[in-house]
Amino acid sequence: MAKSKLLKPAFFDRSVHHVAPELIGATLLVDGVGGIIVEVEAYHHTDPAAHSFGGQTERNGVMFGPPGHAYVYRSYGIHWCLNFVCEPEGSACGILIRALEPTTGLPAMRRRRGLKEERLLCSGPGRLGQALGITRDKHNGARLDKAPFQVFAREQTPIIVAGPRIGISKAVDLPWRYGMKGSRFVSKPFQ
DNA sequence: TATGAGATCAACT
DNA sequence: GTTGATCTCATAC
Repeated sequence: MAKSKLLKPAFFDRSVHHVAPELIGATLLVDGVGGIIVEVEAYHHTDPAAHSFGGQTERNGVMFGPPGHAYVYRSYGIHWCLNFVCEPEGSACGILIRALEPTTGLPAMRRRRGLKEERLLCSGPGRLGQALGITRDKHNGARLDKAPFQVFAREQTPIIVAGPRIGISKAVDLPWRYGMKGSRFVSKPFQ
């Protein structure tokens, strides 16, 4: 594997709209298993679709903490979804990691997902959480630059596409979903 | 290919 | 009691 730079909390201590597109093409590993980030969504605390919009609660507490940490929540009672906390502490902004192109630890991901099809291992926030073994107990509030997380800066700048977010009922028109152009691993094609 | 229901639970009203 | 930042499978075209 090529030598890559580990992203530090300072990388995340900026506007989600700067950080989110820069995450496309970065590499995310959890316990050495993961791949290249190809799809994310930005959530801002002024955004009605964000969990932090209504103020701090027990569930979204880590979104109000310092940047560069993981926010994990249960979706539809079934799935664990992974977010990166961004912007200065108290801003309560985050980025939902929606899809990876699997590159490392394929056998572990296939075992957790019960699937062979590589394209479906991490193409969606719930699938990604399952493939990486994400749980709230183990990962909520954990630092992204410490074990078991590793987030590496991308080495080349991919072509980024943006569009409306998915699966929400508020602020549906905001084009805050970012993806890698032409990737087969996004959860839904961009226009 | 497209649509619809079921799974399953914690936060919130 | 209702509602999700979802996924899968079944059934219908």
